[in-house]
Amino acid sequence: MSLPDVLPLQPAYYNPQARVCAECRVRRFALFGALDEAALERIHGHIAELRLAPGESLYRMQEAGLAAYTVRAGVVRLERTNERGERRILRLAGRSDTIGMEAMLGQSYAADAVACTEVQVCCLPRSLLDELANDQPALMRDMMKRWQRALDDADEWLTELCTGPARRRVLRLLLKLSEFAEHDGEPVWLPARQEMSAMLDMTVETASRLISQLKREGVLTAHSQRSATLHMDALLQALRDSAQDEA
Amino acid sequence: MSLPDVLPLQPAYYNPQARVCAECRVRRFALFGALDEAALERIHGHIAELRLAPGESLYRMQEAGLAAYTVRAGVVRLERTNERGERRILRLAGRSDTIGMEAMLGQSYAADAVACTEVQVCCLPRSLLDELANDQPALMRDMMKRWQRALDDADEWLTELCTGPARRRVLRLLLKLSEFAEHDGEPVWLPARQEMSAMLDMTVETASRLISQLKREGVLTAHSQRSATLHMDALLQALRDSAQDEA
DNA sequence: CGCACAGTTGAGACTCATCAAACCACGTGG
DNA sequence: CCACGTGGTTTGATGAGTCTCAACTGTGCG
Repeated sequence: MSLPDVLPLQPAYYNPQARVCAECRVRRFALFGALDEAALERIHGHIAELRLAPGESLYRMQEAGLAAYTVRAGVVRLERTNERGERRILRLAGRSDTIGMEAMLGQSYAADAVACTEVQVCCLPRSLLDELANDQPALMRDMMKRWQRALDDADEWLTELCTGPARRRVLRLLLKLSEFAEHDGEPVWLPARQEMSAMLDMTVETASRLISQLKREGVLTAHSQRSATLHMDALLQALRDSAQDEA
Repeated sequence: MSLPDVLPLQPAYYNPQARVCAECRVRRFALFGALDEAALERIHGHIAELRLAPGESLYRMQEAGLAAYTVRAGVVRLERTNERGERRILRLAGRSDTIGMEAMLGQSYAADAVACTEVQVCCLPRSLLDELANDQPALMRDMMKRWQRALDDADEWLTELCTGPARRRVLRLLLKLSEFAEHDGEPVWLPARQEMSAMLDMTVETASRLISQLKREGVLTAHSQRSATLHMDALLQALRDSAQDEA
């Protein structure tokens, strides 16, 4: 979760944040990956780092959007609560995902954004879009790719986690959680049952039953309430099996 | 479906398509709503009209994307078919929605796009994004708003049509279909039961049962297989009721 | 230690899927 | 024009999967 990477020393930066950006681990994925150091300097002051503890919220639905955020570490969930107080988790965002882009268009946020784990984000202020359009029009394309990525994620979430029997949905969720791990084999963040139920549209009891069952089957091993190791071979096999018995 | 609107006469257009754009009914919603006639002239040749019959497909998933499309009339569905041949409808696009924008970023299409009704679309070629970036950078913001709108639609689809008991999902689908009608009280396009099942993740039988039941309850009256009149007061009341019995 | 809250497990009810059959709309060919 | 076939729709009977309600267990914290 810390940023220990030491890059080769860069020329001195006038602004400390520019240095952070230059050294950022996710830089190659990030919006400014294509920028050289001089350009980074120009947009320096606009970007701020932010850290959140699990459960803290980054912004709330319908708030006036002040900034978009790129996730540098951790997992953030986007969720909505409808009139009747039912919560639905729309999707998860991990490293190098950008959320809250509606703010850049002057719109209010379309969902709540809440930290699932410890989280670090870069704050991209509302004005950034205008600055980019003036100074670095070539980056507008990167910006649009981010929108497209969010759309792809939304579509994938819908097709993977909203269809089929409960067991398969849980398995696919675990697969998705494995994408957020830093390395293979590393413990993954395990959502609370209530969160699972809001992601997969099932009850907490069903989520609990299925997770317990998968533990017994050796698909995962929990280390604490919020952390578990996935056994990918067993997980993938279980997914194949659950596809089999359709036929 | 025709374009009878007669606008005050404009100066003669060099290009017939520019005239079509200028007179387009959806112009105020559309990408070029903000352009004056001179600017329209400049991008004239890039835009082509296209008509589709119900069931015809506009593009297919993984095809190399040649163009994005703005829907001028009719309803288009975006759908995916997974490895096992199960189809899932991701969302519907109606007048003034833009689909297939991934093509403008050089990506292949992320889903199939199929006409549900008779459809008219404007074809926005892949090169348009570059042209705009050069000639009309101010329009890039409009373009991004389109991405954001697609994202909002995706989120709404997930929260409205993928949650709760089957009956409520059907009711919400009907509500959404009413948005695609030209005027209030006009017959709406009624999906085939198989399409409903792919939208709402249920079986055709369940969809059929619920639609029949709603007919008996006077929520809708079918005129033909693919067309019905919705009785909005009854529909909205039914939705309120289905919310009630949660408590 | 004991409290509060999350997770687990069980029993029964209910929704929805499955399988099967009848019905209807529509196009084709006699 | 009607008989017929095809494919979508409706309806019924049954069972699997999931929800609901309830009790119990485990975890973390004061």
